[in-house]
Amino acid sequence: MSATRGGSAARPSPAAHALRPLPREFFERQVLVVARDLLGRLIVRRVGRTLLVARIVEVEAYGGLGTDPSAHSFRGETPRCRVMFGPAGHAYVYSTHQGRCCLNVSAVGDARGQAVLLRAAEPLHGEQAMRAARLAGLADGPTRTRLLAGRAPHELLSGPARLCTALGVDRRLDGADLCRDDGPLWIADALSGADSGAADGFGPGADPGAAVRAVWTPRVGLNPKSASFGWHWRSFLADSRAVSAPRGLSAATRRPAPAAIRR
DNA sequence: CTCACGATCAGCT
DNA sequence: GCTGATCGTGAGG
Repeated sequence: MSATRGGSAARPSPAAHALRPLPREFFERQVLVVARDLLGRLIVRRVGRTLLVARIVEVEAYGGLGTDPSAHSFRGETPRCRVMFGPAGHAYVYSTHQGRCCLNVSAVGDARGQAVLLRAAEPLHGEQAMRAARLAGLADGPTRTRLLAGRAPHELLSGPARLCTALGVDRRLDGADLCRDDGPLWIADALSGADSGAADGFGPGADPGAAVRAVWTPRVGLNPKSASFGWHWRSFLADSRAVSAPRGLSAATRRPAPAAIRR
């Protein structure tokens, strides 16, 4: 097996200072604002001595108790969604079909059960480890062939469960504090060459999403006739290839940011 | 690239 | 029991 394209083996480790965790206050804002500002940020996973780093390109906001029928927290706290009701900036990891997991970040912290689902990311560092993690659970088929050949890096984390598989995130990380860099998982500023002033006060790579085109659509997997389908609470970077498959929602339903959080 | 299909199970009522 | 905040496959542009 040889490194073909990309040359990721030669990629230097990200500078430690650039991987500083975002502060708690980042997550203690309106859930749509947190969702918007997570685009372009980095998700950092520590596995032993290795750091895996990926750039977040797609998110969904989930309102909470009594307000958002498609949120796990809609009917109140249960053992599964307990973290959604706790302090902001913690990982809510739940399992779906076939042993797959999805990763959310608790937001606001007002005990109303609000969170942001991380739906897709682009590998920045540790791509080979992510590829290996995806391959581990893949039967023979076109997808395995593509990944084995070292192709399609944009498919490695292009979906909420793929993202978890590639980063080795499972229910054992449920409740992890995402604001500390001595743990297994955190969210960091974007790597930025420019030390331009922070537009939103959250670090040197502040507001990375503002520099790129973010669009909003209905959330994936909802019944189109449900009321909340009209809420455009999914956001992604329009120019990223790593956005998850239901781009179909994009063409007809893309919108600018909801008025409530537009600047 | 897009679409439809269904495997398979935790979590909830 | 019933229900998905999904994914990989396979067919068709």
